[in-house]
Amino acid sequence: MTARRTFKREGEEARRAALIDATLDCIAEGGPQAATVRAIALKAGVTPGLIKHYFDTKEDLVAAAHETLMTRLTEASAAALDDLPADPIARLTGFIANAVTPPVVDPRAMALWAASMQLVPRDAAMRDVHEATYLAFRDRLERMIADALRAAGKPHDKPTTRALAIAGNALLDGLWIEASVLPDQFAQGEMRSIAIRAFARLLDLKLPE
Amino acid sequence: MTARRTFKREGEEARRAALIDATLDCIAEGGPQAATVRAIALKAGVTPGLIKHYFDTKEDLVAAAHETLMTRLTEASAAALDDLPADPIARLTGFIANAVTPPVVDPRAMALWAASMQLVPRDAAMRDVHEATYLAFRDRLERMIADALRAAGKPHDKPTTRALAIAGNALLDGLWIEASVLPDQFAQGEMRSIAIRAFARLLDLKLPE
DNA sequence: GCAGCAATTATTCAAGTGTATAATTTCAGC
DNA sequence: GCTGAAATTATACACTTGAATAATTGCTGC
Repeated sequence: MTARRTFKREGEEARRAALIDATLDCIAEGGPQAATVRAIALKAGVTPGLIKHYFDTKEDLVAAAHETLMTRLTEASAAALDDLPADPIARLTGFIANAVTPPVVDPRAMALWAASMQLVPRDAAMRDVHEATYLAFRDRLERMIADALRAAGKPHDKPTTRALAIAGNALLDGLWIEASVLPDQFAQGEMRSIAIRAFARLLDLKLPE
Repeated sequence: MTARRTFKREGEEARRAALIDATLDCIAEGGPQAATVRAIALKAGVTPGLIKHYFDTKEDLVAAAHETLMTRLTEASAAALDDLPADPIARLTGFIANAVTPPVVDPRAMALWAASMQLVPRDAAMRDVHEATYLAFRDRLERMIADALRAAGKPHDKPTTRALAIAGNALLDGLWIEASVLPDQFAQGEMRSIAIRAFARLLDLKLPE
C-alpha cells in the first residue's frame, strides 16, 4: 500500500548542516538556478518539506549556506597558518605557496566564490560578509608582511605595509582564480614559483623557493 | 476590443542586439535567474514570443549575450590602447592606471564577469572563450612589459616576461575586483597609486605617478 | 510499553518558467 | 492602393518552482 518512506531523526544541527552542504553542492555543480528546494532535498536525502521546517524560506537557507562557505574558507586559511614555520620569512613564503596551490586552488571553490561575488553588488548582507572576510584575510597578510620586512631590516611603516598588503592580496586572488579556472595553462609548480618570485620583487626580499 | 499592441519592424541585427543587451541588463541586475524570457522581452520592449523568432532557445540567447560581453570587454581594453602615449614606460603606466579606475572599474561589469566565471568550470564553450580572452589580454600586457624593460635597459628574456605578465595580470585582476566590489574601502586615487607602485617594484622600474 | 510531541513525509496549490502555435499587423515591391 | 511574406503579438500548454498544510512516523520520558 505505497509504504511511506522510512526515515531517521537526526539532530537539528546535523540536518541544518546537511541541508547547507547540499545547497553548496547544488550551486557548485549547476549554479544558483540549480539549487532548487527539490534538488537540495534530494541531495540531502530528505524531503522538500523538511527544508521549510528548518528554514523559514529558501532564501534563508541560501544565506546560511553562503555564510558557512565564507566561514569555512576563512577557517581553512587560518588552520593552514598553524602548520607554517615560525620564522617570518619562511612563514610568509609558505603562506603564499599555500594560496596558489591545491587544495586551496580548486575549481569547485572557485565556482562557489564566483556565485557569491555575483551577489555582492546588489545584496547588502552579502557585501558585509565579503567585506569582513576580505579585510580579515588582508590584515593577516599585512601582519605577515610587516613581520617579514622587520626581520629583514627593511622599512615597514603602516602606509607601506597597507599598500603592499592590498597589492599582495590582489596578486594572490588573481593567481588563485586563474590557477583554479585554467589549470592546464600552468606547468606543475609554476604557479608557486611565479607567486613567490613576484612577492620577492614586490617586497624586495629574498624568499626561499 | 482589446486592441492589439502596435509595433514597428526593426532589422534583424537591431533586434538581436536589443535582446542581447536586455539579457545582459537582466543578469547584471538580478543574476542569471532574473534573466527570464519575459523579463528580457519586457526590457527589450518586445513580446516573449519574439525571442523564439531570433533565437531557437533561451540558452542560445544567453550564450550569444556572453560572447558579446567578452568581445566588448576585450575591445574596450584594445580601444583604450590607442589613446596611450607611445613611450613604452608611460604607455605601460597608463595601461595599469586604466585597468584599476572607472570606467573599467564598474560594479555592473564585475557582476557580469562573476556570472560568467561561474559557468567556466562546467561549460567547455565558456572555458574556451575565457581562455582566449585571458591569453589575449595577458599577451598584450607581456608585450608592454617587455617593451618597458627593454627601454630601461633591463633583462627581458621570454621566461622572465612570461612570469611577470602572469603575475601582473593577476595583480590587475585582483585590484579590479576589489575596487569594483568595495569601492568605499579605497580613497580617491589610492588604487591607481597602489597599482603603479606595485608594478614599479614588480618590474624594478621607475614608473611616473 | 506507551503517550505524546516533534520530526519527517506526502500532498496540494498558485505562480512563474520556457516553448510551441495560431492570429494579426507591418511594410516592401509592384 | 494592393498583396503577400515576414515580423510581431497573443494565446495556450506542460512543467517546474517555492511554499503551505495535512498525515504519519520515530523517539524520548515516564
